[in-house]
Amino acid sequence: MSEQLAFEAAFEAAGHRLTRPRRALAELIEARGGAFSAADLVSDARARRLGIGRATIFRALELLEEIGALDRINLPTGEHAYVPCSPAHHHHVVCRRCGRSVEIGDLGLSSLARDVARSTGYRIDEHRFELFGLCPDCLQAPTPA
Amino acid sequence: MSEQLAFEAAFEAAGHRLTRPRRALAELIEARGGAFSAADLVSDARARRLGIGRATIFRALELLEEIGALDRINLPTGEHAYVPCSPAHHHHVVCRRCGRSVEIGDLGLSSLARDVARSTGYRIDEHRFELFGLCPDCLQAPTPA
DNA sequence: TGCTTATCGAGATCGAGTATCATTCTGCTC
DNA sequence: GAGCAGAATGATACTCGATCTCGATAAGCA
Repeated sequence: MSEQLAFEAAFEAAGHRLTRPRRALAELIEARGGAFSAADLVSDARARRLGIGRATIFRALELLEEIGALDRINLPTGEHAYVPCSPAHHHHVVCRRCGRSVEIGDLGLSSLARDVARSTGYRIDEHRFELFGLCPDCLQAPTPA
Repeated sequence: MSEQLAFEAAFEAAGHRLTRPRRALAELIEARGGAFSAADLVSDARARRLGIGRATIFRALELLEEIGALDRINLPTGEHAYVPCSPAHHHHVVCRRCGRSVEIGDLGLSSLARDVARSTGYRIDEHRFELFGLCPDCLQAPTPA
């Protein structure tokens, strides 16, 4: 529940109103517990007959990303997904089956980026490091569906 | 020109026909010399009145990616782009202004991924490391347009 | 040259994401 | 508790990247 409160608090802390749709979305995201796409949320909301419009969902996601409560990542397939996360700089390991993700800190990538900058002459403004695979649970699961 | 030949050879080596549209696209990609989007190629082709259909372009890009002659990356903006590259595992530094890119080898990321696998329990199948910034030329250019 | 079939191109279609705008609801004040 | 200003909502239309379909075309080979 603390997670859900975190999302709700994030809205308020950023000076945004805590509305019914936003509460509902916070709950849906919490229920997911991992990476999810905007389309996932849309269908979740529809399945539960929450009466939340597409636009609202996209706006909420945009807001949460802006706030830093969500990270927008790119799956290997090229699709976009959102991952709950802390505001600090970090990276994600995402399970390609269930979507569950783990944050993994900087791991010295910033200094690696500096090395690359030195050797290539580029000024590096941003880097992203994403890992994909199977989480421990999915590894133990019987059939890779 | 060797680059262009590389693209054309890539088609043939993979057992695909070397058609006029594909030659033309190989040339366009070569002319770009850096990261580009599918939309870029479409407009290039239209500008030169090559009479190449959208579908053909997307098919060729898909093919080149499959062959390993192109890499599909995700720009920070969420857009997709393609980068000419060698088949070996590597990563890219992309200039966010002109799109020019440089390959940067593995840099020990594979072992880093193994460390992450050990500490998280995930089985890591794939990782991507992408760097964005400004290339030396764009850094020296007068106005950041 | 003639045949087989991969490839092409135009258009329809799909789907994610955005823009618009009248209406509704939240947070705040009194 | 009532009222208010404005943020937020949701239905709809729209944009645009990408895919699918299918008859026509042309590459590669004998």
